[in-house]
Amino acid sequence: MPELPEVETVRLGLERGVAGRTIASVDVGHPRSVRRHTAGAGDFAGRLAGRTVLSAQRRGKYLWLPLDSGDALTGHLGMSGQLLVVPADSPLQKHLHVRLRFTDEGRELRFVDQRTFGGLLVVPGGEPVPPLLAHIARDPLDPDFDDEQFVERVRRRRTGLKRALLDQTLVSGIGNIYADETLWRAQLHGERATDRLSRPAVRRVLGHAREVLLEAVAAGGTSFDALYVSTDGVSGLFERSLNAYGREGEPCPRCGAPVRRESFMNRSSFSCPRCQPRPR
DNA sequence: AGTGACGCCTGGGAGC
DNA sequence: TGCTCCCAGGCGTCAC
Repeated sequence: MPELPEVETVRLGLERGVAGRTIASVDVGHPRSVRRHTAGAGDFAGRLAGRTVLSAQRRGKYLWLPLDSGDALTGHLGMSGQLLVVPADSPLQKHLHVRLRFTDEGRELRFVDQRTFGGLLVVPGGEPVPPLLAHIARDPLDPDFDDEQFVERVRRRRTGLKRALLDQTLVSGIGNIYADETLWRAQLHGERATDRLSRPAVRRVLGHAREVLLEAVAAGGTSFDALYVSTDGVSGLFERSLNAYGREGEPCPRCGAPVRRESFMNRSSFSCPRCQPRPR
């Protein structure tokens, strides 16, 4: 469930917790967590030891730490990944897969991941973005996000609006939760055809997405359980602000109709049957 | 090239 | 009580 607000909360924690520090050693406990590092866990650890972390960056739901070697430690939290900055003697988490210790012997960085959809890898380049992430679009909170280009690209697509919002090559950072919240605010059904939306309608959708993401960042993200937490292990508070997602049967906060749940792409979509009628 | 389906994972909860 | 089944869903890969 980590989407932009959750990943941004983690990025801030990494900026505060590990930027400027030098990595001493790396332990990979679960090879699956570094499966995208094709040269293997040994190479992964070797490229990190002795390197200094320059900063913490994010593109969409990807994070990376540029290193003084010119490489970048890159990560994706997937469904259940956590990057924790914790005292070196704190108890080992059940699904702890990667540990990074620092030369100052202070707090260490731990990658914990129950479902192992997430992972870490070291890639060349980090400025402005590692080539690995070149296909990921900017997010709506990025000052360089091009609103009009987005509007044109969406209207050229022949797909449903929710699919477009979830397409990280069109706009990044939005997942199932914030897509549903954006559509609820825009009062549009996710299956509305993108090529039949007017330019102002797409602009309004983008505006709602930006507002939802901004409010969620301010709340420290959304947490349903202990799976999503900040680098300090703290849960986000946005869950209480959700209007549609996860609220099947509860009254729509706008019109009172019971929120409906529909199956979509092997997952669930939540919407108001009255405010967001299905197209045609 | 754009579009959409599929598989990867584990723990918690429902149902029997 | 213990078993089975279902659900959560981002993204790389692949087929059309």
